[in-house]
Amino acid sequence: MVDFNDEQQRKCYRHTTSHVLAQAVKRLWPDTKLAIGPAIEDGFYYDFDREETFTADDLKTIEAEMKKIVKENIPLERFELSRTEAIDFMEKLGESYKVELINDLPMDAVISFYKQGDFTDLCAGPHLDSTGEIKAFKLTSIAGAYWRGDSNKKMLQRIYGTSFPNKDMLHEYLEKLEEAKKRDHNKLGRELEYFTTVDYIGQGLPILLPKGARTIQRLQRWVEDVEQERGCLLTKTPLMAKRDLYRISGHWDHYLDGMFVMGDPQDEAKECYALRPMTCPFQYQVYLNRQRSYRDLPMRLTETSTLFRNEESGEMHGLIRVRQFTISEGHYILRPDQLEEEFKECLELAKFMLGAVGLLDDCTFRFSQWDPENPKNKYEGTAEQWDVAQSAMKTILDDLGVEYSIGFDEAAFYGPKLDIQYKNVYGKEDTLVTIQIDMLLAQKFGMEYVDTDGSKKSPYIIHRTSLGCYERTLAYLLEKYAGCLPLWIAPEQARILPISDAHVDRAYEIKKAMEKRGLRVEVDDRSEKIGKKIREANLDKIIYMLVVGDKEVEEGTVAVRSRFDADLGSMSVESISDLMDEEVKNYTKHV
RNA sequence: GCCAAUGUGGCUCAGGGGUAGAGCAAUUCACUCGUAAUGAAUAGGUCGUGGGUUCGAUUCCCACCAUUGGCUCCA
Repeated sequence: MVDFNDEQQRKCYRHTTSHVLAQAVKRLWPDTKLAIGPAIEDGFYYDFDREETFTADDLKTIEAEMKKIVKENIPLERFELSRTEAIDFMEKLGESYKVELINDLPMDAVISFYKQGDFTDLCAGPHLDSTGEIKAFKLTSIAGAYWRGDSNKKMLQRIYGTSFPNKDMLHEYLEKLEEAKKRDHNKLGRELEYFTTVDYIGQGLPILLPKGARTIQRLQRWVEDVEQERGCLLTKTPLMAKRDLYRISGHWDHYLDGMFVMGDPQDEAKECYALRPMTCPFQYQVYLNRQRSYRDLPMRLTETSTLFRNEESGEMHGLIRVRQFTISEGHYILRPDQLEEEFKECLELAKFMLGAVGLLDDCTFRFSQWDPENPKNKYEGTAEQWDVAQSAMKTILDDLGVEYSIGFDEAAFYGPKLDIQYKNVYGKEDTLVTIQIDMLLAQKFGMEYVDTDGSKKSPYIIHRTSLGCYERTLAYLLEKYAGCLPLWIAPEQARILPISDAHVDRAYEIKKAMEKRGLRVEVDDRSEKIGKKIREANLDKIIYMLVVGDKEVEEGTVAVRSRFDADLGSMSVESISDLMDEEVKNYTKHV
């Protein structure tokens, strides 16, 4: 039996399922060419090259054929061929992608195949012994995918699927997926009126509605306050600049495609401006404003910084991938001997903030490194500079005991990064927070400090975010809390529900009193029954519902109903305000 | 940008070559109500936009725009 808790066995099981998928496709459409078909985190996929496109109906046909193959209980047989035999074998089958794969294998590689009846695939394995061992599977979607992940190469058709050792587990997984989709911020955020988009404003340019704006305002004020308490200096720098600035920073060479440019970038005779895609070169001007001494360092510059990036049209996603966004930006300018301490400070700050909003536990850490051979000439600087920066970061991360994965070729063009990653409800991962070491840009901008011995030195720079991008963070918060944000960042913390019109005046008195204490409170003053008001407050994900009727008016109280604890009984306005204050102070979370 | 799917009143969706329906929401009126939907009535859509085919298009075709899931790229 397959032990599905064991990653190797799970992958093996699903990998074999992908072979069954390929066999089914080859039986149905023999002209289809095979590319690759690995197991992935929650299932598997197989990439095909076929003239006609696969339709949703085709998936059903393929599933039916797969069921047959499983029923036939075909044994999988492994065999090896020499390189020339292997190429010859695949060429005869017309599998040009497989030939390319074999050609790219190292000379000393063992070239193995797995044969199941009328189907043979190039594969390192391992595999199940027989197709009959597959008990439950489902094809989930069709997508385009470039051959070898290269956008210059042909786009193939990828079929995604998943498989499990029994039907119950499959159903459970599919149901979990459905449940997760209900938390999709892109749906919830629109329904609950956190944000919206308008066709004629443009892709990736969401409008934050009052609720979204309020939560983000709350977060921004908090971030700015916490950062200033920790010795950061808030700046406000321009949102655009002449191309001259980006030439110095390197953005013009490395990032032009991602920038919104005003004017003709090729026309040197005329002025050309661009919206900023990053804050770095602007904030450096703060440092450069006068001569700096070693005593000034570290200088921790922060900014609630709006950025513009001309993402390609297919890449936008709700509030997670947008073209205009605001990040909790920071550039720490420091002496080399301060690198470790300041990096640690950045990481602690990010962890504190992610912890306060409740996202930290679901984060993973990625050490993003450069690829010295990157064909697109993505990186600046010398191999020596990169080695210094990367080994410094490695030492720091290891000293701090950070558990991280390596992100090869994921570095910024100016240095390595520690990326704090988060997954959305579909399992897609994006960067929430990033902390980067930069030993290049200071020199480009002529940033120096006068050291103890009177000599001029070049500082190091840490680029970092603390809470990351506010839009993206809001998206993840909506997904994490299924639309019901923790009290301290909830746009509406309490709703007062008068029993009848006679209690509305008192309701507004209470609202005023609570607002004086900094609480965000609304009144449902419609002439509706209390049951309806409660229902709708619940649908609006309101945490505290304060009911006011004759009894409460008389006693000067409110009847408190909590979304999480139901009826809390009558209490004074002061008591409920104290209780809420306490929750706000403690960043209390209900999940 | 690439591959695919989708686009019908505020929302969820039905329909289909002869200019459109349901539920919820909205509005008005009545009810003034004690912890998850009071009732009745009314209004609301050139069926994403622009072309084409047709006697006639929301329905068929093309282009564009937007949304969704992938790929590539990235916070």
